[in-house]
Amino acid sequence: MQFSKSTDYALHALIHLGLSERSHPVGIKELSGSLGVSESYLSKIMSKLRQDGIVRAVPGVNGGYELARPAEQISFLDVIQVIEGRQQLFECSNSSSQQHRLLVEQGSAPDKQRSLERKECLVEKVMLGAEQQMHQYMREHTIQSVLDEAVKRRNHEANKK
Amino acid sequence: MQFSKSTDYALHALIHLGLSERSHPVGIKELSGSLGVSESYLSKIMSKLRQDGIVRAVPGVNGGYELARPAEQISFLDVIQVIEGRQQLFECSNSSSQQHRLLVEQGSAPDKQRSLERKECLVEKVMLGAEQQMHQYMREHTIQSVLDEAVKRRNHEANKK
DNA sequence: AGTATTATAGACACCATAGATCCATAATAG
DNA sequence: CTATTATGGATCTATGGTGTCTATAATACT
Repeated sequence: MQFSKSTDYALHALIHLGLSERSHPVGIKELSGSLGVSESYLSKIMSKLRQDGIVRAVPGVNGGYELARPAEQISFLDVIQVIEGRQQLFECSNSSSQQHRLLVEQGSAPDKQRSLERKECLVEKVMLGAEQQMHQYMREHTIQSVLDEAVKRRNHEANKK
Repeated sequence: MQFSKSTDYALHALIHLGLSERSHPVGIKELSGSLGVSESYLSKIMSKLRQDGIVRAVPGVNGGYELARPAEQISFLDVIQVIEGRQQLFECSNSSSQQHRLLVEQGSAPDKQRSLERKECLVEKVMLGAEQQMHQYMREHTIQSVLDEAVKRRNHEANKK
């Protein structure tokens, strides 16, 4: 199991947009050249990001892409969920097995929390918890936080000279 | 991106072994029947678990599988790494791009921590952090913890009657 | 010893998806 | 009106997950 290359490209493209101080948008040619990936393929990825409101796209001469909102409001989780989809990482293949009765929470608590305590395999419950841990971390890290870190490193390099 | 069904099968199979109070091992027929998966396919998975020392296998009449160590010493992470492999979830396609210089840690600190502060993309660093969060959670949850939870639920159900 | 049972390992097939390319279309600046 | 740039669809290929089948090895029981 691995994250797709598209996620890699998307994140790096967004960082490139964040680094561009210019007022006009960045064309696909510059982006693809910087990342070392074909224009046509990166276009697909950028389209996804646009459809989800992460970037804006302007066609025509001097067109291109720009961040649709401040970089500190674009989390890693946002990007990954756009590219990889929002389905959960682990889904129990709900067989009607014998242990099923032990592992699955029957529809108890009909009054409160019906939606939360849904029928759920105990294995799936653990895996969901693990995924939530990862998501939380990804929520706390934004494009801006990477830009900041990059600046820190640049200064650190400069100081040593 | 999703965890494979094999991981699902492996985890459920191990729980089945943990639930079996008998002294003799559990055959592949019983296991596959319980999980609703073919014997041949599950055999592959069990072989992997055996090669990694998670289960023991005894061939011959009345043979089968049993846990190779106590259930509290088999973490979710153990199982997942056997089935899914140990490569990291995210690897930066290290292009020699322009932003590369900003995002990648050059081989600084030659004396201390050479192996830790290796050349590493900032994007990859964040993703690695996220993965570590997930791993930590998976390390803290074992086959035994699921068995305990299952017992708790069984008692809870019994009390209501 | 011989037979039935069970795990092991390899070869093979199938199919969904990631990765990638190409082309026709639409929209915009000059 | 033209050059430029993004958009969306069609298509191709390779890879890996899923699954089956068969031959082999090891063990228990009679």
